[in-house]
Amino acid sequence: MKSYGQYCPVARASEILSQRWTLLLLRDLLGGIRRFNDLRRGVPLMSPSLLSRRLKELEKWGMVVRVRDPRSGAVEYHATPMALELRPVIDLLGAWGQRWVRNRLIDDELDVNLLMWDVSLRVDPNRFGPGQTVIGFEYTDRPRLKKDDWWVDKWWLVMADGESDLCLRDPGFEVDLHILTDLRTMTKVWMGDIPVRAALRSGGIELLGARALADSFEDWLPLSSHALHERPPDSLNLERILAAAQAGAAG
Amino acid sequence: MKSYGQYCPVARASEILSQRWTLLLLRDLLGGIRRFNDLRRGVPLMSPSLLSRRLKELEKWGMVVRVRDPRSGAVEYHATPMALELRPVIDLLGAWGQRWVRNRLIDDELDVNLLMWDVSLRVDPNRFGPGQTVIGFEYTDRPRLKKDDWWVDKWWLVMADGESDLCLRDPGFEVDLHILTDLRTMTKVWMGDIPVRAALRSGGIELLGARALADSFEDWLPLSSHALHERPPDSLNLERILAAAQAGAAG
DNA sequence: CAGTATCCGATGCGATACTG
DNA sequence: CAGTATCGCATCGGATACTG
Repeated sequence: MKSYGQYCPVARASEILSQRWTLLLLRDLLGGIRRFNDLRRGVPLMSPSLLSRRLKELEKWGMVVRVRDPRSGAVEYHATPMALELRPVIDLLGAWGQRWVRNRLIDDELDVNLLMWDVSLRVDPNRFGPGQTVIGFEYTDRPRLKKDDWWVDKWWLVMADGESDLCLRDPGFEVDLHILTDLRTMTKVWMGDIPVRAALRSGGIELLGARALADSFEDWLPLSSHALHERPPDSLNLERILAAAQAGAAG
Repeated sequence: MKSYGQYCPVARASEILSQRWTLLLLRDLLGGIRRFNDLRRGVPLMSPSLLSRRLKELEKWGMVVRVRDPRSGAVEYHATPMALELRPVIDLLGAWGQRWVRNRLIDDELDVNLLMWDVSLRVDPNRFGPGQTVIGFEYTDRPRLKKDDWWVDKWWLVMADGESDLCLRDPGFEVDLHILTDLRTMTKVWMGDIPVRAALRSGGIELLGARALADSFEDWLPLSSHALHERPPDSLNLERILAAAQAGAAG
């Protein structure tokens, strides 16, 4: 990618950050994701070779250090201070996107794997008391088929010892709470476009199982970190502004 | 450009903003630049056809409205609220770039036209009292040649009636203050990498002409809006961190 | 001044397969 | 699990010339 040829720091920053996928990788790295294959889960449409290249570039820029965990010997990518200081930028960018590009929830952007991965990362496993808690997710809009070795419509969230694990196959444990929903509804709830209560009332989300878990559902179900951002007030609606301007010019 | 396929607002924002040149255009649009050819000056390496395309895309996204000035009939591009709300993002991005990507001032990024354009945009023409004030810039590191119809090493900044004009040809007015400098020094001063006083003392900038203007030079010379951002403290220097970690591991 | 039309080249990137 | 190697296409974008 050719340089912008400008001393302006906005240009310099853009040269690094405007590379395809780079901001999404930083989003995940700042979220504490460190393993190659975990990073892959966050950008499923990115090829592994390109991911590898991007990580090398980030390392070259000094935003990532590749370290080997002395215990497990596993490779890990850690965000450096240079990357960590992008947090406000990325947060604001997300807030802006949520505010102004939220209007439509495009079908191409619905991704049940991504959603469940996000949920598993944000759920707080310590809210469930001691012992093990298993939540089963079932997407009623997906076929009840097994593909390879797992169901395409079922996920299990296993919480124990302060950790949460997302399982694609039946872990064999008893399920404490079943959640029945469809991908669009669950994604909208996750993004704050539908209140949890409304989804429960309308039947977009159904809960079966332990009463205590179901009753506290609204409390322990995590939402996207962007769920609470507000839409722009209607007074800033562009069509409105233009219409008003035209009416003013005419009158 | 293919979609990231993610409902995440960071991804959605990136799809729009990570297009090549787009952030730089928004930088200028938020800076109040509205005319096509003025926008061109801010991105001299961008082809006009691509600029045209990007402006259409911004319009499609609702970040720009193309309007015709009722008086002059000239075409203007105005930032919408959607674009204006990117200001904190772009400011933070610039601050981050200034902080972390400042180390080198690459020769390819030195651009005297860009620099003089920036200066002319940021200088406050009201600081010079009534009547007209003319500042002449002369870059001693450039050849004293005429190219086409203008000198390649000379610029004139004409301030009058609360406006400032950048001239490439000798406007014919008497010059109140001559500034002799070289591009690298002037750019470094502009970016806050050299204090004005230091440049004056070392002779990197020489002033000839009206005593009052020369004495107040430090006051009226504008600097880049990023000039005051701080470098990261040495404690965050990556090489230092790694060296310390290694020393710790060894010991 | 404010763009548009056309062309073509570089290369970014995706797909797939493969490896220690 | 953590990547690498290879291939080839699509397309982005730069250059140039032209227009009302």
